[in-house]
This record gives sequence, C-alpha cells and structure tokens, in this order.
Amino acid sequence: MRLVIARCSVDYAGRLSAHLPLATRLLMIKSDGSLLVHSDGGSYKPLNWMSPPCSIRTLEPDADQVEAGVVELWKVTQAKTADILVVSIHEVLHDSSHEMGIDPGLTKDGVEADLQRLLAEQIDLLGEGHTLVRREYMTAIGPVDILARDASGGAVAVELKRRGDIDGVEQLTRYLELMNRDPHLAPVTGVFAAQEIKPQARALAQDRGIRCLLLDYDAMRGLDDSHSRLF
Amino acid sequence: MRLVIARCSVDYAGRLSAHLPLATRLLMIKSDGSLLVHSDGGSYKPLNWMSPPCSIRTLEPDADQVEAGVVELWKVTQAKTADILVVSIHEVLHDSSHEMGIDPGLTKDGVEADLQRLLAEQIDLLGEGHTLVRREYMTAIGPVDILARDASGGAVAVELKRRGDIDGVEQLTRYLELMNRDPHLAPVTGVFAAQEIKPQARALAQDRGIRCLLLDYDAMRGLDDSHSRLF
DNA sequence: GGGTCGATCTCGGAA
DNA sequence: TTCCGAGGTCGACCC
Repeated sequence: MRLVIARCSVDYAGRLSAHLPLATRLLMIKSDGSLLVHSDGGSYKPLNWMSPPCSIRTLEPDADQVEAGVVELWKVTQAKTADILVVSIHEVLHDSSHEMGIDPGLTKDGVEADLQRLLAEQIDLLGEGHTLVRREYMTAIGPVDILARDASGGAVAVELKRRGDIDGVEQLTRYLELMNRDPHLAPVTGVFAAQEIKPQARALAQDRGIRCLLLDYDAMRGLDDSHSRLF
Repeated sequence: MRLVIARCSVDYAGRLSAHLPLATRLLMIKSDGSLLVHSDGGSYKPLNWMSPPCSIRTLEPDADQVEAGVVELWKVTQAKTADILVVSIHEVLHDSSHEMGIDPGLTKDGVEADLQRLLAEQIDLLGEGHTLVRREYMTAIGPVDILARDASGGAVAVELKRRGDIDGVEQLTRYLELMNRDPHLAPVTGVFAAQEIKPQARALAQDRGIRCLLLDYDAMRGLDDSHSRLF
C-alpha cells in the first residue's frame, strides 16, 4: 500500500462525472491498483475512488498544466467499464509504501440470519401456543422467512427484518397473496417482525391486516446461552 | 489526520458484533475523531470503522494482553449509540500526522436528477405527441417523478430510475393506485423508465400493465448541447 | 429532528 | 455469471 498526502484536484468520468477542487488529501493506492481519495473528515466513504481492477499511469503534465502548478498527473483507468479518474498533483507532502499481506477478513454476527435463528428457537414470541413449521419456507416467488402455526393450527407467515421498512411489508404481502391461493395453507395470516418498524411500514401493515411484532435482539440473545459477550 | 500502519486485531460491538484477527493494516484517524481500518485490497469500504462523533482513548494493556503481545490498546466509543471498537496493537510499523484543512467537497452530474431533467426536455421519448405536465408532481404519498399527458390527453405517471429494480415498480404501483382514485386524473397509465431494467422488475411491471421504457443517457445527453465532455 | 430515497452504492449468497 | 436483497448502509433533501 502506498500512502501519499498531496495538494491535488481530481476529475472522474464514468457512470457519472465528478470534480474535486484543489485541496490537501490522502491518496491511498492499494496493491490491487485501486485508488482512494480521502479527506480529513466525513464518513468512511472516500471523496472519490476507483475500484479494482484498474491501472494507474503517471504522466508528465503538459505546458498549460505546469503553468497551473501541476507537478504530476495520475491517470487511473478501468478496462471493463471505461471509467477514468485523473489526479492532478500540485504538491506532494508525504509519500510512503508499506507491505501488508493479505487480510484474513472479517467475521460477523448479529445480522438477520441470527434474528431468524433466535425467533425460530423462541417461536412463542409470536404468541402463546405457536409452533414452528420451518425456516425459509419455499414458495414460487422466494422463501418466506418463517412459517409457523398458531394455537388453533392456522398458518402464520413471518417476514423478518432488522429494520422494518415499507419494502418488507410489500414483500410479505406478495407472499401472503400467493400462499392464500394454496388450499393446503389458506387462510394464512402475516406477521411483520423487526427490531425497529418505521411508522409508514406499520401503517401499511395494519391496512393490510398484517400484525407487527417488535423484537428485542439483546433479550433474545440473552436467552440463548450459546452466545457470550465480548465486552 | 493520523496514519498508523500496525499489526493489530480489532473487535467491534454495536449494531452487530465483528472481529478481525491479527494482521497488518492501515489505521486512519481523522480530525473529527473517526477511525477507519483498511486492508491492502478490496474496495473503498474499510474492514471496520467508527463514525463520528466518537472519541479514542489509548489504554495500557493488562498483564494477559501483554503476554499475548499487545503493546497498545485503542478504545473507540460513540456516546449516542453505545457502539464500541477496540484495536489491539501488537506492533507499530509507521505513524505520521498531517494537517489537511477542510475539504471543499465534490460536485457531481449524471445522477437521477439529470436523467429526469433530460426526459422532461425530451418528453416525446414517452411516445409521439406526449406533453409534460410537470416534474415532481406531488401526491399524498410522495412526488411522482414526471407527470405527462399522451396524444389523446390521458394522464401518464413516470417513475424514473437509473437501475430499474422491483422496488421502483412497487413505488409506481402505489402512486398509480392513489392517482387513479382522483377523478381529475383517472385513468392514469404508468411508465417505468430506466437506463437498465431487471428482468424481475420488467415481469412485475408487465403483470401490472405498466409500460417499460429503456433510456439511453448518453444519447439523451448528446441531444442536450448544454453539456460538454471533460474527456 | 425525523422520514424517505438515491447511490460510481458495496457486499454476500444463491440460482 | 447474474440476480437479488441487506447494510453498523451513507448522504441529500424535504418536511
């Protein structure tokens, strides 16, 4: 990895066009040839970048550019997409290279899959007497997250989200419409379960006779002793 | 901005839990206190990070940690969300700080807003004899991208996307449902216009009687002489 | 401040 | 490979 701090301006042309006026920034060149342009603030997203695979050529600035103060030009291109990014460097303030090797990568937990496993284990969070039929119940238009039966044996389709948005309600609606045409299943009721449910999504669900269920991930995980806390 | 290259492991606990095993990485500390952990490859997204506002404390490792080879511990916390990120540093290979100032920021063009403007200007791409009523036509549930009338005066609602996905069809469906209840507008036909339309989205649109329209941004921009090319 | 929607989204998994 | 959905999404805009 090569790290350069430089006063530079940047132009990108590809799926859109973008321009960065002259300022001091970090230019990060990764060993796969990709380039990131970071400012000293903002979020984790660079101001501009070029994704691998790409190649960087260093060019001599022409007379006009030298006149304007450019000491070095980087032209970064992507063969496949024809994207191009040009860095016009006016002053290099730091330049260093570092060997880093391949990263072993990130391991995660706490995503939708964990929520689904926990809800399947604690199925009576849906209500007294509920039983699990199966997770990822397959239909023609995709898998329903959880299929259960209520105390009186009626089918219950559960759509699970970390954040319950209007999209999730639409998705569940499509499943319910389809499943209610299946005489083996009908009538099927819907439950929209999430750690957080947006008001609009709640309103739409109510309008369609879909029950909303707020989930407390920490409490659900607390009941599951297979997880230990790191902190 | 402070740049540190170090052999380190990283643990994050917040909206999810994540762990990075020991390896050499770049630690970028921005002046707003945010931290980015980058490997020497992949795309612009860091392996792990902490968004501002957050604070970094440097701690002495305890006896067990020293035994394991830790020379320095960074504890990064976010007051509001109670997220925590811990960097266990085993070896520092580089450490430098740089003054960069505030960035003037990025200017863009070629995004959905530009497509919308171009389609409004070239409204007969919808078909012979179409006329523009207005862009961002407001309804109770949000703005319709473009409202037009066809050659015979019938209302046409256009949903515009760069990439036409199933969500866009759902969105247009909701608008049409609402607008068709308005006697001043009904009957309203729908057009789903995008630079690229996914097969599933096209199928759903067809099923709902919504017409699909593929847009060629470059051709549309070519007709509009107010744009010049940078490259 | 919250809500909605776009994004050069990125990333992962499954068909 | 393509398609599809999730994201610690982020960020912009509008209320």
